[in-house]
Amino acid sequence: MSTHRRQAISAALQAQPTFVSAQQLYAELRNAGERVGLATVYRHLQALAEAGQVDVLRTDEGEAVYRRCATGRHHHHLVCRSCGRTVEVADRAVERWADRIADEHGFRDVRHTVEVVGTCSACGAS
Amino acid sequence: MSTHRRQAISAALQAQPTFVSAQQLYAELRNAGERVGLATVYRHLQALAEAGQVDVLRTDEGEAVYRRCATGRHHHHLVCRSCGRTVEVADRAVERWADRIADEHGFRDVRHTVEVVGTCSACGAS
DNA sequence: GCAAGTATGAGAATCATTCCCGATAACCGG
DNA sequence: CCGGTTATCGGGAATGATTCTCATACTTGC
Ligand SMILES: [Zn+2]
Ligand SMILES: [Zn+2]
Ligand SMILES: [Zn+2]
Ligand SMILES: [Zn+2]
Repeated sequence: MSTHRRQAISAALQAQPTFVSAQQLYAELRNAGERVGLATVYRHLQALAEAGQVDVLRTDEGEAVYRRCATGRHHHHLVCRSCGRTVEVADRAVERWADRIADEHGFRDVRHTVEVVGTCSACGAS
Repeated sequence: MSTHRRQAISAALQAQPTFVSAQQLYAELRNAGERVGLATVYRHLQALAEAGQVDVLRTDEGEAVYRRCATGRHHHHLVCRSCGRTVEVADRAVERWADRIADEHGFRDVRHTVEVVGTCSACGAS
């Protein structure tokens, strides 16, 4: 149905350079003057995630963070633990690996989670 | 120092066939007659995790689940979404993949998360 | 504009996890 | 074995993210 709030949230997410939590996005929307409720942010973020339009993952502390990715296709992330810079990685090699492993053990309908974190060249003050 | 509680918790975890949450382990310990506090279960689980003696991962709902694995070496898991059966997978291929990807983008000190879930042959009522 | 059906927002309710702090138990030199 | 010292416990309060509830504010089709 209507999409005023939805658009605002979707746009705000679009503008984020890194993964953000629902709380962060909520704070930014409020600062930007949007009169939006926290529940609504959660609702739309979930909807977008289910629709496959945003990627979700969890920080080590268990907080869910969201990001609108450049491509709608399946991919993984390489994230800088310091600045949050994120590189989207679409590489069939890891997909094949997951399928092979599952196959070897007789598992069906496999789904995988693969994330890589490190320190990017800009942050690595080696 | 004291190790009564620590042992009990460690042993209880050992006895689990699948990943369990702190809450579940707490419940089992109480049922087994152990007079233990929830905070203590969390404390030791974290300690064990930091010591690398147990693996931790998060369910889709964000709950942390723990498991004492057969090997102390780095490995990944193939988990049945239905019965929880877990296969420990130690395969250098995915390690190499992660390192290569990180390298290609100039990331250092990389760490990765790789989990695979599916339906095992016993549960797959195809 | 109107009725019917959503979406929304404020605040309460949940729930895992963490904090706090007095009580308890392990250690240790004597 | 004893008292003093110190690390660990347990229980209940505190936290913080996420979800629920429900009265109210939009949308949409007419
Ligand atoms: Zn960086
Ligand atoms: Zn993949
Ligand atoms: Zn199974
Ligand atoms: Zn690995």
